[in-house]
Amino acid sequence: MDHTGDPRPRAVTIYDVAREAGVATSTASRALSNPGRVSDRTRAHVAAVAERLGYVPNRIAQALPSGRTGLFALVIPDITNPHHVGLIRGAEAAAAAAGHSLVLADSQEDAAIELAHLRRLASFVDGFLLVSPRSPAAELAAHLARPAAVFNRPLAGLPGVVADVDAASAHIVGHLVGLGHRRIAYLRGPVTSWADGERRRTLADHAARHGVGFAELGPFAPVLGSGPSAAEAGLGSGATALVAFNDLIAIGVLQHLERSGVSVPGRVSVVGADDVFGASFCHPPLTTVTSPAEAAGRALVGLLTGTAPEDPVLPSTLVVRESTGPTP
Amino acid sequence: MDHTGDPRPRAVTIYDVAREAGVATSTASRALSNPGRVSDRTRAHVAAVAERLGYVPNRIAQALPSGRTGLFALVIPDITNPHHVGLIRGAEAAAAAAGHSLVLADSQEDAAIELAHLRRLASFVDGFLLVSPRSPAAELAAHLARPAAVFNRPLAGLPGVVADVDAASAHIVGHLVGLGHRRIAYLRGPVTSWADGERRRTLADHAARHGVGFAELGPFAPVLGSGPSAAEAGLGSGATALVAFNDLIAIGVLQHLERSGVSVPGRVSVVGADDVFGASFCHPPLTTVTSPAEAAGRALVGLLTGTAPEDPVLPSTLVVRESTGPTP
DNA sequence: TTGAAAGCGCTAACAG
DNA sequence: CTGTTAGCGCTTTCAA
Repeated sequence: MDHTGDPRPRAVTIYDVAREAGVATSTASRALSNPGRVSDRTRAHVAAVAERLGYVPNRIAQALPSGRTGLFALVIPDITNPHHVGLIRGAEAAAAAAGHSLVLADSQEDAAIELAHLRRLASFVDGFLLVSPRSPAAELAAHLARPAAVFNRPLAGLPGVVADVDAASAHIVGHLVGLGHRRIAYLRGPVTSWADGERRRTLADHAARHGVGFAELGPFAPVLGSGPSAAEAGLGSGATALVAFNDLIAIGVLQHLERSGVSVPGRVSVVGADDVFGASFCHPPLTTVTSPAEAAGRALVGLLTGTAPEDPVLPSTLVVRESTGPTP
Repeated sequence: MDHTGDPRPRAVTIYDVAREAGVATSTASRALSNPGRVSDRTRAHVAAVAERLGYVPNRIAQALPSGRTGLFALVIPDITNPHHVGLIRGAEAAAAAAGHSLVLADSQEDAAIELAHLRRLASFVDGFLLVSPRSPAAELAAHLARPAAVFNRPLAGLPGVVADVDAASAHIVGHLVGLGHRRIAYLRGPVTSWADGERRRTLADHAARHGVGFAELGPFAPVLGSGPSAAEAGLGSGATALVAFNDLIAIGVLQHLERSGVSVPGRVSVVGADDVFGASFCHPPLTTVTSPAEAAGRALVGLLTGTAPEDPVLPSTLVVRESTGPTP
């Protein structure tokens, strides 16, 4: 049996409420959504009738004149990424608290899909939450027909929050150099990722400042499956410390190294980023840099609802675990 | 500077297109969305004008008369749960493929919030995807003003898919008994979860069939943090095998046991459910039962779009890793 | 094949 | 404080 047909039994409208209450529709409307501009008695009466009839406002109809739906679109390169889950959660909670809902749009690391989302959803949402958008800035601007807040990508004219990548790199290099490492290799992420560019730049910077060797390898897709190729490239580079674009790659590297019998951190140290679920109990537990994902999600929503976050750059902290150790 | 203000520069409407093309709005509308009922020349002309003007249909306006928004609401007890992420991904992909988008609603394991979502979003979406809904069936039915497809909870009159819990329990008990275990304890999940009820029933069933002892402990919140209390309860029960409601609890138990110096599977065996990210590399790697989450998400969407899945019960498989072993 | 006009449900002037 | 009326942008009868 198919139960997917439309069961809508001609919903009760504000006209029904108004008629039943014996007032004009505008009065009913005001009584329900703009109290104060109507007498207490009328308001109470209308409310009672609405309640009795089981009236639920049609939000589409409400949205047509106002142009506001109470919906935000969350555009993400990859829903699967555990790190993004924290951001989603924070954004959802903040949106819910503000009476909004989130429309999810996965762009699969693809700029064209990303832009298509911006276009398709524009008339439907009050704003966009752009997580590490991959499209060229010009295209983004051209397709953006709604307010937007951006995570991890400074874009002219758009508010946003970013992780403190420079601080993260400083932490990482400082930690590694302190352990005696003289050759560091960075396992790159997506070329279209702003964070990746920043990571390369600042890592190279801090490495130079400390006078240690630095190499870039990749790019690699930011998924577990990149582990083997990234690990091999890292090993081949002669570096004693591997810094991965994110934890997924790092954990993949760890798994490959363990299978290959390469000791971590005995032979090489490995550092990740994001502190995803699992980073604390992979093998060995992963040293990683992280910034508060839920806070990022909340901040994005805040930017759209008028609550600017205190600081648009989120602190980065280094979580030292067992995947890093003294140089061999 | 605040850029969150509405930048909408009076979007081009179908009236603009019609006027510019020198036809009636109805003709323009047909040309754009109901081709075939209009001459080829007119259609092409209108399309060209629309293109040139950068016309993008206002989906809210489209939705008002039709009542269809192309939005589905995905109502989940807990977005944070890694297992649900797979389902979200599958649902998003299937929805996108069908030209729909997903509105995310986290009910935080709370029936009241869940029902509030159903009410708030009803007029906005074409249907609901209910993931393990926690509310009483009667309330659910009363609040559901739209078609719905349900995951992991058989509900009269509503289509849905469920994991094959009985098969999962059979696998688990068979595996454990084969290893010599005679006393099994189940670490319960949320009391409002249908899956939990099924798990209890079928586990008890299969244990009885094999003539082995069975105990129920809990309930425990389905999160990592329940590990310590669940582990202690399990240890105290005298069971040699602990079967957790889900992997989060199981991994939490594993962590607590490791910290407490209790050998797994030397002293007790541990089984989880869902095979979440991390289950393969926690310590020791977790034996767990799982069913295809992405497929579940796709199936739910299929139920709403008219593509009924071949089989409404998803296969359960047992992934044997190192957290289970011979009885001490 | 095309045009004119009504209406989806609600809000917001504008009067009274 | 309350009622009348005009749209929001689009689709869809109903005529022509």
